[in-house]
Amino acid sequence: MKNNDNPTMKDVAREAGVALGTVSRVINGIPVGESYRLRVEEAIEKLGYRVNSYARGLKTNRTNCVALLMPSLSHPFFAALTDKLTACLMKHGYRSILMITNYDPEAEKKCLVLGHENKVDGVIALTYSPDLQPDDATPMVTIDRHCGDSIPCVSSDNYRGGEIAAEKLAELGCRRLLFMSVASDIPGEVEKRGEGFEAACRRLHIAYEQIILHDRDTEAPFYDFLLRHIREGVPDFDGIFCNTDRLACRMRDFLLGQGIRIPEDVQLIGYDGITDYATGRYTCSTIVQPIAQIAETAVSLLLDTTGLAVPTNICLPVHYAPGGTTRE
Amino acid sequence: MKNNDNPTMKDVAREAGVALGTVSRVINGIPVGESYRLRVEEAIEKLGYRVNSYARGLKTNRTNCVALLMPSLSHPFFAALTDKLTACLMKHGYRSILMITNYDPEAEKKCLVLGHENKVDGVIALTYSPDLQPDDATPMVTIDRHCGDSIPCVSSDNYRGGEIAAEKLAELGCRRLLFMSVASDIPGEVEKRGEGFEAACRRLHIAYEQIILHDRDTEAPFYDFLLRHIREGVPDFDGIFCNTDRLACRMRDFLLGQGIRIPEDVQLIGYDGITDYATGRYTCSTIVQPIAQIAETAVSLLLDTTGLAVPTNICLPVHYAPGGTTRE
DNA sequence: GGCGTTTCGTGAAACGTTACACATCTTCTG
DNA sequence: CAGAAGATGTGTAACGTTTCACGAAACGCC
Repeated sequence: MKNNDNPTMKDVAREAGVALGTVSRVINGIPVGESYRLRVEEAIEKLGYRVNSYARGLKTNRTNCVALLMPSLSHPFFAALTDKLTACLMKHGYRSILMITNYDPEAEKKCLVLGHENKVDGVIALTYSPDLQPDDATPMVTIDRHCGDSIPCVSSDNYRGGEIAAEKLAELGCRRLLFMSVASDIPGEVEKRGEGFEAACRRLHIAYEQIILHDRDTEAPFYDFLLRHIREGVPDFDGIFCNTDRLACRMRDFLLGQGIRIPEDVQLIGYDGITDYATGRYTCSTIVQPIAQIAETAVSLLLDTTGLAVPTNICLPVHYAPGGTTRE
Repeated sequence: MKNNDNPTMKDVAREAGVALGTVSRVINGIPVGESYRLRVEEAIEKLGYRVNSYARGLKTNRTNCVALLMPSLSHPFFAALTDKLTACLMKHGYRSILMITNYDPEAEKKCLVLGHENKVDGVIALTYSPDLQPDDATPMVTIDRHCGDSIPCVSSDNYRGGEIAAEKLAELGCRRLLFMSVASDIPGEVEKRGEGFEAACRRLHIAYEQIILHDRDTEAPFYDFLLRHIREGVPDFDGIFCNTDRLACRMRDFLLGQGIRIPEDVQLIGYDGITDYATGRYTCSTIVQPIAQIAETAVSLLLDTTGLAVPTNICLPVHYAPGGTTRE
C-alpha cells in the first residue's frame, strides 16, 4: 500500500554525524550548540525527515489528537461547531478525530472506546446520553449537556435566549405567540429555550401556544399545525419562535408560500445564528449563539485540564439579531 | 493530564499464564487453542485491557486513520459529504482525521504534511488546488477535482446535471433562463454544471443569461441583479438554475418575499439534493447528487488501492427531483 | 590551579505492540 | 514404528521515538 523508506531520526543522526539524542533535542527545541543544531537541521532538510507521531505517541503517551463526538453533521449547528472546533484545535497543534454518533448513546460509548484505543488526549462531546462517562481517565468536555459534576460543560444561555425571543416579539407588538421546537427525548440545555420563552410570556402576560416534536426526521406535523391555524390567509399567531434557524427558515419559506408576509403579518425568530439561514439580507431574525466562542471555550477548558482544577460549567451569553426585510 | 496505569498485553499474558505472542494472536484472530483463547479472553475482560493503537501503528505502519481534507463545513454539501465519509470509514474500521483548509491551497499542503506525520493510511481531499500531490506515497483520492493522472477522482456528472436542469426548465415551459453560480477561481468539476447548462440551452434554442460570482462570502450582487431584472413585480426570467441548493433556497426566499410566485411565475432549480433545502414538502427542485454514493466510492477507491491498480476516475449519475409546492 | 558548577552531547533503555525463528507436541504416512 | 509434516505455543528482536544517567568540556571562584 505504501513504499516505506521514510528516513528516521537515526538516519538524520548518521547524516549529521551526531548522536540520536541530539537530533531529538533539536526537534523538540531543547537548547543545543549552534553548530550542532545547524548540522542537524541541514540533515533533516536534506533527507526530508518527518517525525513519526506514532513512535512519539507510544513513548510520550500524548498524541495531540482530540476526539470530536457529534450526533450528525447534517444539522448546520453541528457542522458549524465542528468547523470551529477543528480550526481551533488545529491552531493549538491538535488534530481532531471526528466521530459521528447518530444521536445514539450506544454509538457514543463505542466511540469513547475507540478514542481510548486511539489514545486521544481528550474528548469534546455533543452527547445525547444523560450520563456519558469517559472510558478511562481521558479528559472530556461536553457541549450543551451536563453529564455529571466531574465533567465540565460549555453551553450558551439557552434559558435567557428563550426569554429574549419572547421579549423581542412582545416589543415588536406581538400578542399571540407560538413556540415551535424539535426536542430531544432526554432534555438537555437546549430544551431550556422553551422554559425561558414560557417564563417570559407568563411574566409579560402574553398568550402563547407551543408545538414540540420529538422526531428529528419530519417536519410535516409543523406544516399541518400551521395550516390548521391559518384561516382565510390570516394566521392565529402574530409571532413565532422556532428553536433552530433551520426550522425557522423552513417555516418562513412555507408561510411566504402561503402568501403570509414576514414580518408584516407574522414576526419570526429562529435560534442559533447560522449565517446560512439568518443574520443576512433577506434572512430570519434569530437568537445568536456565539459558536466560535463556544468552540474556543470548550477547547481551552479541555487543554487546560490539569487534573487539579475544579471542573467548571461555562454558560456564554446570546444576543438577538434582526433579520433582513423581505421587501425592498 | 492522565493517570496511566492501563494494562498492557504483558499484563494480560501474566494474568492468563501464557506467552505474549499468544495474547497477540488471540487479539488478532489468529487460530489459538480453545483453552488458551478462553484464558486470554478472560484475562482481557478482567483487566479491562485495550489495545494501544500507537504501539500497533508503530510496529505495523498501518494506523486505520484517514485524513479528510475539507475546505469548510459551513457549506451543507461539504458537511453532508463529511458526515457520509466519516460514517463509511467507521464502518470499514477506519477513523477520520478532519482537516479544514478554508479553500486555501497552502493550508491544504500543510494538512498533507500533518497527515504524513500522523501516518494516515490515506487521504480523501476536496481540494481547491489544481495539482495537490500527496506528501509521500500515501494513497489519495480527490472529490470533484482532477489532480493529475496518478490520483483517482470521484465526482458526479456535473455536465449532465447542468444539461438536465436546462432540459427540465425547457420542459416546464420556460423560455428565458438564468444561471446563477458561485464559482471557484480554478475551474473544477463543479464548474461543468454551467457548461452543460449552456450547451443544452443552445441546443434547445433557449435564451439564457448568467451571473457568476467568485466571492463566496456575499450574495448581495445576486440580489441586486435580480432587483434590476424585476419590473413591476414581473421578473425578466421564467426559469432560474442555481448551482447549489443553498443559493437556490436564498433566491427563492428572496423572490417569494418580492411577491413572485414559485413555481407559477418563475421555475427554480437548485443543485446538490441537500435534504435541508430540497426534496421535501415546500422545498426547491434540485439536481440530486448521490452524496452517500460519492462517499462510498471514494472510500472504496481509497481502501482498495493496491499500488498496482490503475487509478480510475469515477463519474456518478445525477437526477432531477421536483420540489414541493409553495401553496396548498 | 584545583574544585565545584554548569552546559551540552552521548548512548542505551524504555514505550506496547507485531512478526518471526524456534521448540514442542501431534498426527499422518509408507 | 521411524521420520516427515503439520499444529500450536514461546521468546525475542524490531518499529522510531523520548528520556535519563553519565561523561566531557568549559567556566568561574577563592
